[in-house]
Amino acid sequence: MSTLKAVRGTRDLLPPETALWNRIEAVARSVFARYNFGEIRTPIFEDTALFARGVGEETDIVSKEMYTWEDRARAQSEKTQSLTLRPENTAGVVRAYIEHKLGETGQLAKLYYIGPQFRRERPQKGRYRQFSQIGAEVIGPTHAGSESPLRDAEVLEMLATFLDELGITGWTLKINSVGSSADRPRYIETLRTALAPVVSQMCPDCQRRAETNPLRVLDCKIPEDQPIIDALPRIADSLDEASRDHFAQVCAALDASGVPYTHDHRLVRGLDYYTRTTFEFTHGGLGAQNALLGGGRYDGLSEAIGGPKAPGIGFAMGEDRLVLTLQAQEANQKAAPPQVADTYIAPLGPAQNPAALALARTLRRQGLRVELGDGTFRLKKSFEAADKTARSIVLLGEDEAQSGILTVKVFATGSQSKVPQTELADLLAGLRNT
RNA sequence: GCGGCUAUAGUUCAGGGGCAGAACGCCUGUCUGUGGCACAGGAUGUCGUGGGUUCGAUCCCCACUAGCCGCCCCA
Repeated sequence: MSTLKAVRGTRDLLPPETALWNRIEAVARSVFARYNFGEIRTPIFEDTALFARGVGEETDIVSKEMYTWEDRARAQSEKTQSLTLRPENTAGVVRAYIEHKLGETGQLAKLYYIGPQFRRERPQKGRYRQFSQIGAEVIGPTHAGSESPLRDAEVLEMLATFLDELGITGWTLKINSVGSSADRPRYIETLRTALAPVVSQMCPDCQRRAETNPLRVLDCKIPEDQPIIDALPRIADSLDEASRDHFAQVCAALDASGVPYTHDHRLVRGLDYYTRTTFEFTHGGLGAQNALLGGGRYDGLSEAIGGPKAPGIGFAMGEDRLVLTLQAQEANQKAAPPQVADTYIAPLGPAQNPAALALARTLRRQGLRVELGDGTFRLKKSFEAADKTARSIVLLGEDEAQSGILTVKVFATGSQSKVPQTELADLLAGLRNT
């Protein structure tokens, strides 16, 4: 029988790496809370129609990357339902916003999420079929200020703060405006017209994109095509006055808050629901998957899935990519300190095992990280195990059990002493700072 | 979905048509209530899976699977 393995594109996260994941999530929760966001947890699967309508039928995500299945009917009378593992979380959040009538509060809904998403893509470093995203959305009725450019700038400023607090250095923020739902089709037509006479000189991919999705031509990385692309009309010139003004105000607010960014005229995003502001934080050293996070405004998404007008802006970060970036940085600097227990309790003989567990319980209840040995171990083995996992070792033999005076050896100094049980916790806690 | 590279010990990797290798790690002992350091010894394994060529395949060939890199797309 063949050995079972994690399926393609999925993987196990083990200690100590999981500590890094927890740190990232803790920083995210801390930062988002200060911007007055609350956590939302939506189901991991949804009605397939949500993603078809929300993300866009023609996007790669929906057309070929979703894990979709027909749910079983429970009764003859019940119809089967097409369900899909969520490929992203914005559509689910907006669905929940509509379902729970959050717009009726008259306030902005400011929600963040942390959780797994699923796309059936070819796995690569920093790209998995189950991957975790951290994201946030600001949604609300227009009268709550959801369309304000200040919201866009605040989200971007929050992200800059998050990356800084997490300790990621060298990130780049690129922003652009893809215009309103009216601007975008107009620009696409302008682009098609401009491409027509020159497309034959471009790479095969671009020739295909010019037909299927002209905006994608702007993403082309082939050096020979760059002069042609640079000469194409810019989307900024197709924006109506409201969109142009909106974008200018986003930029002005970013300038005032000192968040560095570049205006990238070529930044278009793949999901259909984006309008006006789009952005991307990138980082070198991630290879081809250089986007740390991306997002933008989606003023029409709620209506696209049957809800009220509820403009919003949000982003999604690839948690795997944050981990990779931090790991690369820590490799350059100093390795993260390994997890180490405060002490290792070594019962000297099986007769001391019960007392050892009781002592461990006492210390653990005082907040200490304690590893527990076994009385069948030879003392030498206990020391070897202790030295690998803990800062110190506590010997618990017959003498110690009777007297209540424990023998403690601290590995950093090699010093050994007798300590009353009542003073043990303080002594061990003190070792953390040495 | 397409193209390229890779798969050998717990880990990182070398090797090569005829007994399976190194380093680190692991285990044992020198040392029976004392770790690290040193010395001595030991175990590592279906050489990714399945087929083919061959007297003989871990090595050559094919397929599959998985990983990595790039494309597509995206976080």
